[in-house]
Amino acid sequence: FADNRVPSDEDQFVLVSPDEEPLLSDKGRMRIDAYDAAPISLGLAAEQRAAIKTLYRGSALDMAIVERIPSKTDRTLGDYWKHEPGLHCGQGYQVATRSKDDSFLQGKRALRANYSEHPFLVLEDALDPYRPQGLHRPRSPEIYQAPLVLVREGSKADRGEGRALFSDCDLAYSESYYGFSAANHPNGQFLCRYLLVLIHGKVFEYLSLMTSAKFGVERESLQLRDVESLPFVPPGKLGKDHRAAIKACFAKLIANQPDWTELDRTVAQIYGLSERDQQTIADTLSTRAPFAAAKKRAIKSVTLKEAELFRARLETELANVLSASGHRVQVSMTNSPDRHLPWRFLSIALNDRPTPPELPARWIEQADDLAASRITLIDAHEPCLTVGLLDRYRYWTPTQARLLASDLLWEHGAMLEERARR
DNA sequence: ATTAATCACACTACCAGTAG
DNA sequence: CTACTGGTAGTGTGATTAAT
Repeated sequence: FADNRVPSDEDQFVLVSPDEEPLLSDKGRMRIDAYDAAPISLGLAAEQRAAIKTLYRGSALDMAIVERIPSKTDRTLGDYWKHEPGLHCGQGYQVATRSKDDSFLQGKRALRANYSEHPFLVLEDALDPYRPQGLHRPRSPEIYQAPLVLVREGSKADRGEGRALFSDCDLAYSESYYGFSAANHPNGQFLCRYLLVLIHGKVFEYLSLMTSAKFGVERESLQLRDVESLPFVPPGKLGKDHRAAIKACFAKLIANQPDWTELDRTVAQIYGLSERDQQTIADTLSTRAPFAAAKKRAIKSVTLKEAELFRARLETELANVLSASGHRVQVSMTNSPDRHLPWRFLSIALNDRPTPPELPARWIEQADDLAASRITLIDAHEPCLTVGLLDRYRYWTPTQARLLASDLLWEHGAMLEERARR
């Protein structure tokens, strides 16, 4: 028998999050391999509350980015909006029992949850006036005053359909919106524009996916705390260029001609994210978001072009490290010995050594039994490796190439260099 | 083989209960 | 009091089956 005892911070448990694999699911099987299992120490889980969610939806690279995004500022959107005078925020009203007085909403326009006149802007003329009939939770009157940004509780896969609305007129809105009012703030107009741009950037969706307790777990909607926990660089700390870029992005949104590339670049600069970080964010969103399009993309087989991009990226990443000790690296796509295998193979060789012509068939049978998503075969003598990756796009993004490179260097780098020297 | 009809599932909005 | 959780009804959508 075992005794229970209180674990220490260093004790670990293993987080297993199997990926969707329709071919196996249909047969009632599940793929759980070493790459789906992440050891997590209790200390980490306690200190970084979103760590488990981040690793469930992302990778070690995502952990690093999520940790780094807040470093440009010392406060969140919620901190700023609650403490700065003249700003108010909160969830919209709840109808339910209609037991409380809501006459203060008289005269404002009523915004319904299914409003769709414009994805980013509230058109006053399209709305009927609000008729007070009592409310269960009317909320405080300040949160309904223009200028307003209303973040939708639920968001569509396509951000072109709008994640938040900007309004120049007072509105009565329901709990389907999280409202941010800047009615009594001297810089209110700019604040609301800035917020609308931030909400539509990839960074916000990414952070929601990596840290929200609701979005990407329970259902595809947000909690108020997800919006409020967005790291916020106060307008005073933005450079002139950033302010101009924000205004330009806002104008394009209002014209319903959003320039997503420019908007994402602007937001990334505000948070100080590098090109690599942006690539990782884009890859994670495109393969791990909870929307149908991303799920489909994740399990699609790779095209020749994607495979070539992956090969080139892997070669560059390996060379970055190995060239320091004077070695050359070649990565090439290898023809699979059997077309029916679910993997595609890459071989990695140092200093023009020949790569093994054939893969030993028995290895592959064994790997199939083990249901592995990645197989690594080491040559008996030469400084060569062959890696098989499941033919699913989720394993073939540029970010996955970086992860594979660092895994290979960590596990086999020393062996490769040692053999190459002989 | 193509189109129409049906079914099953997924999603959204809404209501209500609860912890703190 | 606020925000989160959980349940449900209504609606939209995709997949499958039936009919042409």
